[in-house]
Amino acid sequence: MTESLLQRQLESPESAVQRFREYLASRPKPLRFTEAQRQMIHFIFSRHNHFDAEQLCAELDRANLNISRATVYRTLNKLVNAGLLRRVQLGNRVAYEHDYGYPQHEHLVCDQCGRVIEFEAPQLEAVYEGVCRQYGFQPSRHNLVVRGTCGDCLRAHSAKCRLDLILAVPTPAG
Amino acid sequence: MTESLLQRQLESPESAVQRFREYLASRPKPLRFTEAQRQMIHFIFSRHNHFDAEQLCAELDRANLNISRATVYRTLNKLVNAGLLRRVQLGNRVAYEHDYGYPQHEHLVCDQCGRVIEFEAPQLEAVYEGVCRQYGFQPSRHNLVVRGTCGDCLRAHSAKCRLDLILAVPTPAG
DNA sequence: ATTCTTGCAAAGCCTTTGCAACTGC
DNA sequence: GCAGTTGCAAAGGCTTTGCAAGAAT
Repeated sequence: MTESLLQRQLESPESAVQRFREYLASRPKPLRFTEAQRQMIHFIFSRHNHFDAEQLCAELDRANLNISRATVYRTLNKLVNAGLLRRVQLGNRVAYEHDYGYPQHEHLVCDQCGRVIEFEAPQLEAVYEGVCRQYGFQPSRHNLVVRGTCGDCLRAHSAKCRLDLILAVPTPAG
Repeated sequence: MTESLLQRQLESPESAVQRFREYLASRPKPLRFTEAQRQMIHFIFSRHNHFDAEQLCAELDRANLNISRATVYRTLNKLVNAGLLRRVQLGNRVAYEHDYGYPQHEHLVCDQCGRVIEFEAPQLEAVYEGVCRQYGFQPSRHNLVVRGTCGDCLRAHSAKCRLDLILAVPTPAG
């Protein structure tokens, strides 16, 4: 479902755990590290790239990790605050993706099949830098989503069109 | 709440109504044009720029236009399908904005006060054109949202910081 | 007359929250 | 043992939907 042009710095589940514990400890009121959190981080950082809360719950269930929906949501929020996950809006759906050790990137989203393609666009900041200066606006992050139809779906569609033509306009011999 | 750099082609409520009727009539099963729809279009195209469904309901109420929430949602969907409104994701909130007769544009969104600044970025397509070609992806539309802090909030914040300093470190004379 | 639209209330979906029991530190 | 975490179930937003009554063509 997800493809990437990016040179991925592989993030081990253990280093993600490590970083999460540092985040928890660094809070004004230190937070606690629990078994449920450890399991979620291991699961997320050894498998997924893009996923939503619903998917994650289902897959955790399938893996026989009994973590309640509430805890999944609470932990996802903490992981976002810790900078381990990034919350992105892909079309209508909210997805989470690895953030820690992963470069800023943008998304192509196929409206037909939901496929997500990531790409880097270093020139993008230049596109909005001018307006920001003009308005004294201090940008903190951006999100570019390009929607459309992926190559596979285009091919499938044109194949279907050819077929429709054949069925609709039988040859004189037919 | 909304500012714009754009040269707005003023769209009269009447021409929006006109175009909506054409859309309704052009459907395989023609749809009907109603008083509630006319009132909503007049309201939207004589006032708002960005708004969400909730705001619109409240303002319609205030204007003594008694249109139910369900009808507001149903009509908004039709207006989007008709190409009169565009649905945009601004941060966490879904907003609607005029589409018909309004150029493609991007958004700066202030995380503090919600202010929205629109700008045009003709160079933006070039940013993703290459990846699309590479993947055989056919782009249909894009959405760039830059979040951060607007000039006013920056000033308010630095003023507050100065104040905090004064309060926290009283002068020897204080 | 037919069929779409409306309003209402109910349900859906996703996410958060109150509370009592539990557990990390 | 204190304070944060969990699970549950309930409640919260926001949006859609089933249905009977009303309106547009």
